[in-house]
Amino acid sequence: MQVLKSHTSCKDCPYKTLVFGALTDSELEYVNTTRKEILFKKGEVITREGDKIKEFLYLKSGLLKVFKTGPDNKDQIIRIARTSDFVSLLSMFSNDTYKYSMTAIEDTTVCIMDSDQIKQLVESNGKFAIEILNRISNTYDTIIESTFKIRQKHLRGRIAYILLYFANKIYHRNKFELPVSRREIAELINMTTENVIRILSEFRKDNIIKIDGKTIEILNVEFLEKLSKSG
Amino acid sequence: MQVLKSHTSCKDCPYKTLVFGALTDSELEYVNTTRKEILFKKGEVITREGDKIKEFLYLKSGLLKVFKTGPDNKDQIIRIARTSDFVSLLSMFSNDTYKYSMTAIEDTTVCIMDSDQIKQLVESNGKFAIEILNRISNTYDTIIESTFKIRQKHLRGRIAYILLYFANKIYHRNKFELPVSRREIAELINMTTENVIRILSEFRKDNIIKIDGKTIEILNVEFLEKLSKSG
DNA sequence: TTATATATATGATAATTATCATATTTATAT
DNA sequence: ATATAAATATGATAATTATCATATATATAA
Repeated sequence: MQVLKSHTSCKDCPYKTLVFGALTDSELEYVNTTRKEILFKKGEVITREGDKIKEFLYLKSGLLKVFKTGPDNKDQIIRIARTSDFVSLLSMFSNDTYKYSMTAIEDTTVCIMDSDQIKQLVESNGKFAIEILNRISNTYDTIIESTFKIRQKHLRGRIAYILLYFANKIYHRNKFELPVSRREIAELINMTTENVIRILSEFRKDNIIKIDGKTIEILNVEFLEKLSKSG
Repeated sequence: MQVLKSHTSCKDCPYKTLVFGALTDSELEYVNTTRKEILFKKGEVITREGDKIKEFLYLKSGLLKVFKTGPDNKDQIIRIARTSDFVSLLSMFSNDTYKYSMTAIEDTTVCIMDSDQIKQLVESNGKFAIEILNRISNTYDTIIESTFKIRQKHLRGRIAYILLYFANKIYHRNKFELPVSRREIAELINMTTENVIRILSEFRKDNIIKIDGKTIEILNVEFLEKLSKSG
């Protein structure tokens, strides 16, 4: 974890999205005064379930996992967040403390703002409130959609789904380095680590994918798509 | 479906919750002008996935299921909504159309307001925006929590969980009439109808519950609690 | 570097769950 | 009221998935 020198104000930030577009320049300057930009190295903890929420987090670049730890100490990954995600949105309006933990799964730069300040802006700027509502609703709907899709698939279909997810939604190419371990894949799509490994091997033997350690290349997209759809 | 004569204004509504508490009397009167109160009989459709969202729905009394229909025409129930739930909250800030269908599973009275009017109030009344954000966030978190709890349980644990859910969260007693069919239970906790029936029968044979058609009485709460926890 | 832990890999087996078949009861439509 | 469909019920079997064992490779710490 490393505090970065930030050269641009929020006002001129190239990553400024629709959400912050609802704020006026002076409101952006206001946010910018307490804003920090922090680099988390792969594997570093960003927030822990149960911690007090003091900050509003915007994922500028990188990748992180949002997860819950069960009573048996087993993790379940709720979602993978990426560039331009408001990763603290899932707790801050209904809880004092984080409901989910977050860990960087790639080197990740996070803009950290003051959560009370953001709440204040929601209260005073209606357009901003609408944008935040839009974002929060979208984020949750995406989680629900994928969770309910995944849960009705067989294991092979789940692996196909998650491979296509990384290829299409995260890396936008068919060859990529898996940012997570086989165990984490298991935690994401609710199966055992052994079966994740087994089915990946199976896909490799059938020339559907190529595996070299963490590097995956999808050779037969159509097959995976069919498998992912059929369950 | 039947439009009810409503005798009270929102301003004096005994069901008025914290959320509407953030509105001024005149804002409440404003909402009240276009407000309708409608009774849906058990089984009647309230909204359909894909319909244009024109209304803001508040569940005054009764019970309904929120569900998605898959490409294979199989439903998955997302959640059961009850008194004082804002049931249209899950789509209206991120979509033009409903992402989920809703059907009354008991006779249900719904307050129907104009969704644009509510959005307008969110924009103009910051406290109201914060309350809505709180509600939406809470609702989604509850869905996620139960979904992720259920998915790591065995079938017996899921049945135990759902029986305790109806007893503790919906009816607040150990004897109740199931508002849903065995098939709908299956759609809610992701298993087959046959196995729902089978495990209920098993519980009955083991004197853990008493079954008389749709009426369930829990005889051994501790057993179900243990089963629900252990998975 | 060496020890130790963690991740990946695969097989054998047990446990869990779905599917199919069929019967009975209950609800719904004409 | 009768036909028809849907819900409940149970058994047999097949399919799926988890668990346990064990091996190797890779990463991490002392």
